[in-house]
Amino acid sequence: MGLTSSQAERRQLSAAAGTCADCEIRRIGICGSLEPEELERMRRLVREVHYDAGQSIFSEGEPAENLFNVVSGAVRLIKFLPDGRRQITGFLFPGDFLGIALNATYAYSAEAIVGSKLCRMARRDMEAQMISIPNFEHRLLGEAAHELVAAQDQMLLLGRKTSVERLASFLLSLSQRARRHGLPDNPVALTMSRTDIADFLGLTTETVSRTFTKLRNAKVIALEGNDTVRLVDMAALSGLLAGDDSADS
Amino acid sequence: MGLTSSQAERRQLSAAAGTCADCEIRRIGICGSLEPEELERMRRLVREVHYDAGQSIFSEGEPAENLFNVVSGAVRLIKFLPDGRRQITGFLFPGDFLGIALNATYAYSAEAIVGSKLCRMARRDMEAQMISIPNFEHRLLGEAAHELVAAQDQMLLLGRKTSVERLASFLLSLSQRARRHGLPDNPVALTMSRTDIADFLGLTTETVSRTFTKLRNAKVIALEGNDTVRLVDMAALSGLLAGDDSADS
DNA sequence: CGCCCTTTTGACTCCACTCAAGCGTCGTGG
DNA sequence: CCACGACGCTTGAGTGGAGTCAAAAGGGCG
Repeated sequence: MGLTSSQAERRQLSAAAGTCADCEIRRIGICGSLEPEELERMRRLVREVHYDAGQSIFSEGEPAENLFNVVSGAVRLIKFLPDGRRQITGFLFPGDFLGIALNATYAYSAEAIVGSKLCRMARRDMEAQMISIPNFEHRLLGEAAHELVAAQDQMLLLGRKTSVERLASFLLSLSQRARRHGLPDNPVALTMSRTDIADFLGLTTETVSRTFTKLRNAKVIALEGNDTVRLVDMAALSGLLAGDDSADS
Repeated sequence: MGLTSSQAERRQLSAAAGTCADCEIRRIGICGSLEPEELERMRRLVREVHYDAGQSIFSEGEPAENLFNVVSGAVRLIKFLPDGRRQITGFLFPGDFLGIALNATYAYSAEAIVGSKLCRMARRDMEAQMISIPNFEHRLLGEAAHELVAAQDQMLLLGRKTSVERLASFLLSLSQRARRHGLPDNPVALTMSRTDIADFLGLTTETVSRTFTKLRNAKVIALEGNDTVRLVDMAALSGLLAGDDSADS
């Protein structure tokens, strides 16, 4: 399809998916590795979709037809047990890629935590692109490797850390992620509820709450409203990781 | 180095790395996706190395210079906390790839559980190959995606399952893995110690032992020596997963 | 046969869970 | 503008499942 895009055509495509070239998250997102020409090709395949707070994006077991890129908002990835027990396996923020697992069906459910915009593309189209844009697959592999490291850290946390160590690790990793994305890293913004944090850390809401209180009383953190945490004593907080091999990733 | 390999040279290379073409694990390993010509190129880069039981293959934090393929034996991947607490993030068996995380340093330690043969290659060489063998990177991505799914299952296990559910899940996944590799899937062979199982499941040795006893008393399993488990009541065992969304992966 | 190491069993403890009530905040409607 | 209700968060009291510490039993190997 060798074509030259007219101004009119440009405008139309923009309506469908904004303009990838000046996408807010392009710098940090996976599209950052693409050449302008490739970006243009990609743009035809994507569509920006909005999800309300709490809305399901897809559910575990469904055919994995779409891939996503988080543009704004926040997303939780969830695995359920039939009796309702929930494990959140990850939180996604702007720039994060959703749907790396290339199986026939989704291996987990995804829900918007707050109102969120996602950039959606059909997996079939994407796979065709990957053949012609090898760099893309390379970047995807890097992304997967990174997630794998995070998953292993999380296994260590879930299998071996105490509640205080879990919360300290969580707060520090949120802070570090914010900094990596060029956002303020000290008063840490909690996008998610106590229940979400609990389900991510393998605890109960009550224990998360008690642990927040414990850290506050120890003057390690200060709660500025329910969803803002000031990290007061970074040294103490780092020490609470059980001196983990952190460096995060 | 444009060279045509003479019979003599062939023999020498074979000594270095066996013959990839009739490698015992080629069918299941990552090399299965390579053309004969590519395989030949790859063969020059690899060396077969042996590790004794308990021997370290590499440690977390070391520069990640090598990649491996498990040829025989068994390997455990470990993350440590400074005070000695251990979390095993995975067990590797023949055909499994070791070193997907493409960071500067290893994100975890790897140790041979029993005497093991591994196929080792320098990461630098490998990365050069990946450019010329795109299929290889594709397969690697598939491998990474598969591991990611397994990691998420493990997070669910560590964060939300009881000790009985954990052991039941573990035994079933061992059985399924054996079957996938064309090995007998019912008397399940435990290559690893109770301590290793405990550190994988986020429990203590004592709890693992007690849980084995509990399952044995319930006539769900039978212990035939310390490292062989017969799955007697598969239905009951499956039920103990808390009806997990299993299918394993 | 005897030693050593792993596994099992036992008794007790404790951290996080459960159940339950109280508090604070935000949004809605009068 | 304030009262009310709903929801999420915190706090409290008591329980329980897995951890800890300790010792016995079993298995493998020299």
